[in-house]
Amino acid sequence: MHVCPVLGMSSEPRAISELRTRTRFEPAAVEPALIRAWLESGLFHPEPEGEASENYSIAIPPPNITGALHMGHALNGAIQDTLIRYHRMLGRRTKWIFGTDHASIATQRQVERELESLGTSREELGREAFIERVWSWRERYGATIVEQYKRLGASCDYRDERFTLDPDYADAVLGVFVELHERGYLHRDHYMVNWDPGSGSAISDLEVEEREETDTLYSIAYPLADGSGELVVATVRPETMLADSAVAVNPADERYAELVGAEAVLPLVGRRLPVIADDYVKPDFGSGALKVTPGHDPNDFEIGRRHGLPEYSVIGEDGRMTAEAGEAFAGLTVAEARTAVVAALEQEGALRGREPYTHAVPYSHRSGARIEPLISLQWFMRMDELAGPAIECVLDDRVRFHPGRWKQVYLDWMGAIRPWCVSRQLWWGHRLPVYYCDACEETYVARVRPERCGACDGPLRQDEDVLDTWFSSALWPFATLGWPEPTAALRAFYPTDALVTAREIIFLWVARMIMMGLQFTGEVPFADVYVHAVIQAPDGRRMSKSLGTGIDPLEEIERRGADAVRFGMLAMSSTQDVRYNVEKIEQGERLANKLFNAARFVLLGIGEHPGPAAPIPTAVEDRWILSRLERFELELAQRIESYDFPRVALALYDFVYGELCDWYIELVKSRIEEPELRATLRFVLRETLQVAHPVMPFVTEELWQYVREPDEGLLAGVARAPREGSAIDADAEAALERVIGATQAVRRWRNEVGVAPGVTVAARLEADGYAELRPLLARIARLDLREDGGDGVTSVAIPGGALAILEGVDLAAHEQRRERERARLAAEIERLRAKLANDAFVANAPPAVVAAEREKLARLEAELDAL
RNA sequence: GGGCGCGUAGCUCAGUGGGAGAGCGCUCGCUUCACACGCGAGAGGUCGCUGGUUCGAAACCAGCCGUGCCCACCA
Repeated sequence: MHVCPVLGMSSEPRAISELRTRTRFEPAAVEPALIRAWLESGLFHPEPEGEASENYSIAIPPPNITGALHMGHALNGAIQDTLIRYHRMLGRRTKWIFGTDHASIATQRQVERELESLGTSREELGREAFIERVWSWRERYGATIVEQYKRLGASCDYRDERFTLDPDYADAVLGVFVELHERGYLHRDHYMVNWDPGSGSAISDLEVEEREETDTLYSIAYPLADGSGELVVATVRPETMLADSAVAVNPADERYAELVGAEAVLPLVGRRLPVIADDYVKPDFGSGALKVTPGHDPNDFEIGRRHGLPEYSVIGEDGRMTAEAGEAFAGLTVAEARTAVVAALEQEGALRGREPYTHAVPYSHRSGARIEPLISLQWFMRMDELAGPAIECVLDDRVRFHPGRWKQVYLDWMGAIRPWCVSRQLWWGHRLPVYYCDACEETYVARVRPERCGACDGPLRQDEDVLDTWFSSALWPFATLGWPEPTAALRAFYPTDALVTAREIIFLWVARMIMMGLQFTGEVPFADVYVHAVIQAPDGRRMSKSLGTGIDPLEEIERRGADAVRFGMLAMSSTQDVRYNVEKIEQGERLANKLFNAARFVLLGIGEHPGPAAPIPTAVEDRWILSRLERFELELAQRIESYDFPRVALALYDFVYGELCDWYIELVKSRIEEPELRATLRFVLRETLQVAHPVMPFVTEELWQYVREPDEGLLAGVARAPREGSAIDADAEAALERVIGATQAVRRWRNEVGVAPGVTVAARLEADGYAELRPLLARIARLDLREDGGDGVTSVAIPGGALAILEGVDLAAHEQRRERERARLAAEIERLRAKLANDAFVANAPPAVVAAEREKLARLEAELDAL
């Protein structure tokens, strides 16, 4: 028989008596069972019904199968789950689309490393066996990250898990490739790419990072062919001179005007190089003459194409010099070749100088290897036409960025978008659906492999390359829902509502999803893009395993609870980068415990057979807490909907600590026998748990099992009823503001003059506005309030007047204290009087501001008088 | 070179036109019958610098200093 780990066998709420001995919330002991209960409930798996406009959905940024949960995931997940649970509890059909990414290059490298440690390699295994091995690697490790998301409490639809290499998903990817090819966006070309020798593949511009480095800048003399002199060029990469095909000067440079059209001779090689004129050349850099190497420099490549220069390739994809580099250099590594070329130039007397030179050097973000720009045969995607609609939809706010400043960043990049190299020389991934006939050089792009060549009936060979990972993730929001089939899921959950991410993948992923979404579904893939903080290490460096600055969120979850980590993440999150500080997690841990104990007080006070849970206010503090509760609910909703998560966390903390526990519970402790109060307390507790649940699902779910009705299930599945009427009560709020202010004044006085907190003090109220509040104030401030009592020993300023203290001990201390208080009030009054005496202020400031200042002055004057 | 941020209490950060805030840390007090992961009280700040706008600036503008990130084709 199956028993729900949380709800148990019966539908009765759990016995309140259990709580007697549980004086602390112990997350590690209860969270696993709560996770099981949620997963088994099916609450996270909505049936695909209705339209996307009435439902709520978010597609998770799919974690890599290689990954383990890091702080970035924890933050990203905490935010999304807050949104998801909030909307689910609003009663909307809510789906958090979940899955993992095959992460072509990252995964392949991981498995390659494993093979290396076993003394073998992917080449030795062969393509088929290697891919099989990656699949089995995925079987073994791919679930880790999924379990970790569950541990965080992320309420994803795990029953509908996707993988970017699932058969259906792969079909969608190949279909898109074929379609884009038919529409003329894809073509194959010899073109300059960023070659990553570390992974043996081309990578995209976005995967290149620049690092400042100091190299040597060599000056080399190229003699003119007619023997009339020489041109001196400068380079940090002398080895590439072997592939030079021209020398360029600026057309406006008078020094060289005569030489344009002449020829120079390439040292070591002897090749004749035309001297050409191109605007790219900066006359004031070095000698003003530039060696042009179209095969190994992106700028020179452009110049070369402009002038129709030959393209020599002297560096191969293996990072070694090719045969084209000449016998003396072929087979050397780039570094060896550099030394050899410099030596040879020196010997020839062509070296004119060397100096240290600091410049930006491209490195692979993937492998860390230095990028080798070279010409390679790749598939490229033309982006300019796709960008148009993707720019439109952001301009007209169909897609909104939060915070808004990212809009311009996105638009700037989109406006200058460049072709995207989509082929990768890897094995793990979506293999290009491109087939070549070697016999007649025909090319076929087709979803299903053609049998034979249609032209010559020859055999076909499939392209060896796979697609850039981001090509398949660009389809994520709709390919996960069954696209291109018109599924019910697609109708119900696409377009999605929000995309939550850090800024680093705005271009890599967000922009491409928007382009592909518009191109293939005709709709934007999401309405809101929330760009959250990047969490740095406590010392401000990047959090990374390799730097040793990483902090494992799972350890923190085990130690302090998932609620604590989630709360901490939200509290830390920001629209700018923030340093990780464990104090925020600890704050969350304390908040969970506080909530737990507040609930204990309420429930143990009420006892085993509770009455109704309904607001039945009989005292001003009841009306006050109901009013504050409603404001808190409204604020939390507003903060969540405007993606202001730090203040979601703060508002929750302030309400629970500041209003519910410090004041309301303390105020009503002596009334716990009243049935009306019990009803109100149960109501307030249930509401608080519901509102807090999206942020701290575990402790709230645990407590819910003690306050729910028999016919209610999990808190995660509660659909909150819309409020009827409003409990906001300005009078009650003003009244409690006085009581709280007076209580704090009395406590301050006690502290200053040494009257113990437990001692009841005889006093007389000399202030207005306390008529109904006398018993309440007496209780909470421990006063024995009397009508008379003669002259007071001293007095304490309280809102609206003063409190005469009728018995005391140390007269001198009292008088000193009272003097200080008078001085404080007098100074404040002086400041206000001066302000109000300023005609410019009275004339120019808004009337409401002036009135408020006058009112305040009157109040302070009354307080000073009463003293 | 261009762009976007940030500089507020010892630390981490809110505040963005009318009384300088939170959490942690610190000091003092409290075996108050939910919680010592607790309760109460308190100390602590030329709001980076300079100038401007305004009756009024931490907030708006300009410049400067410091710091972080993104983009970019100077060998």
